[in-house]
Amino acid sequence: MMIESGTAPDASTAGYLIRALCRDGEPTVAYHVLRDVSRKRIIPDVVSITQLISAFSKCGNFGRVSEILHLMIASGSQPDLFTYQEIINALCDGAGRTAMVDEAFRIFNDLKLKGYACDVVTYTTMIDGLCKSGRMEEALLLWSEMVANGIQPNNYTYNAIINGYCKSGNIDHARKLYDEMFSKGFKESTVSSNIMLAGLCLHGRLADAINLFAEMPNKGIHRDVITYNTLIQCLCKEGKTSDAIELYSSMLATSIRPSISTYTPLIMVLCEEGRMTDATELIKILEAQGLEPLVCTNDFIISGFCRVGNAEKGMAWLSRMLQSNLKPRAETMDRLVECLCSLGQVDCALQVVKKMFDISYILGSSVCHLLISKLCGVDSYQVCELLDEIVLVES
DNA sequence: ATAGGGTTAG
Repeated sequence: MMIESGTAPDASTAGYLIRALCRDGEPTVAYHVLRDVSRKRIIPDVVSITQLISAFSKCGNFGRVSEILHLMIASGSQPDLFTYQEIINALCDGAGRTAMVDEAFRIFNDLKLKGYACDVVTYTTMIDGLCKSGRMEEALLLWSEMVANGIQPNNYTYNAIINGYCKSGNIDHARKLYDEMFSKGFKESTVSSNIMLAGLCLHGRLADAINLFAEMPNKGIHRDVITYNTLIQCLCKEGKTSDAIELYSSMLATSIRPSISTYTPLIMVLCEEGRMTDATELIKILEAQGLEPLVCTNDFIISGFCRVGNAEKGMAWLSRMLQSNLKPRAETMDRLVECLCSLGQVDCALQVVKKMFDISYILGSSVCHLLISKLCGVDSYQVCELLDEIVLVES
């Protein structure tokens, strides 16, 4: 706009515009501004370009990130520690993406070679990324390196390592560091408590988890939605359904609003227990709160209805799923076919099979046997093998 | 003149 109106923008105006566009969730427009002004040899400040890099990093568009980095360097501007920090952080984000953590680690090590003085935030980010991808040994090495460089771990660093120990199964080490953290003067917080709570839950230490939860207010630590969700999920997992529901009720009495992760484990366990009225009631409640069930919640519901022999409701939910373009799990479809067969509704079962083929699923072999035997009333082994071949050829 | 960063569940 500035360019079209004939007014020559200066670097600070361009920088301001880029930051504003990033803040308003328009990184692509901001990127075009950067491109336009850089052609006129106008280079916005590092902070603004970093915001832009951060925006593309957060949405995983690393191709664009690398392009902007090259543009920066070519125009004689140096990315700073914050710039790389944002990229490393985004690369470490997302649990299962090991390859990305490798890339983050490569950039991190490169930074040191280039002479950047990594600070406690850079180290903590990298330590956290390594911990989250299960690379505890490397994380601990970084911890030592950091201390050797005269940088003291802070509460973030402790939390990252404690979380890593919790997730990798070394809950006693986690506990030891937890206490060490407080002895160094860092205060127990909602986050540190939530990490420990999740660790205890993960290792089935329900009594300890409940105790920690109960002690939080006594220690003046505020409980948040994650605190509640963690314990609710744990209670559900341990089969303490009524305790989980009670905790959910007590949560409603606070100012903390439930999230979808509050409901997902509750609905799952209710479905497993065949309490379909309660389960569907919760769905209504969460939808009334403007929340959307996870895809897997629909699967739980369908399987739940099958468990109680209500194939009709199961079919209805399946249609609803397919209409919303949601893909059910193969097991869910198998389950429904099984349920329909056992009720003698072979025609309905065949309808489901047809829908499965439509979304390119392959029938599980046990369900295949069942279906054929219902259709033919004979032992189906041979026929089923034949059908398997037909499906393979078709797909 | 100033602008920016890292942690917890699913």
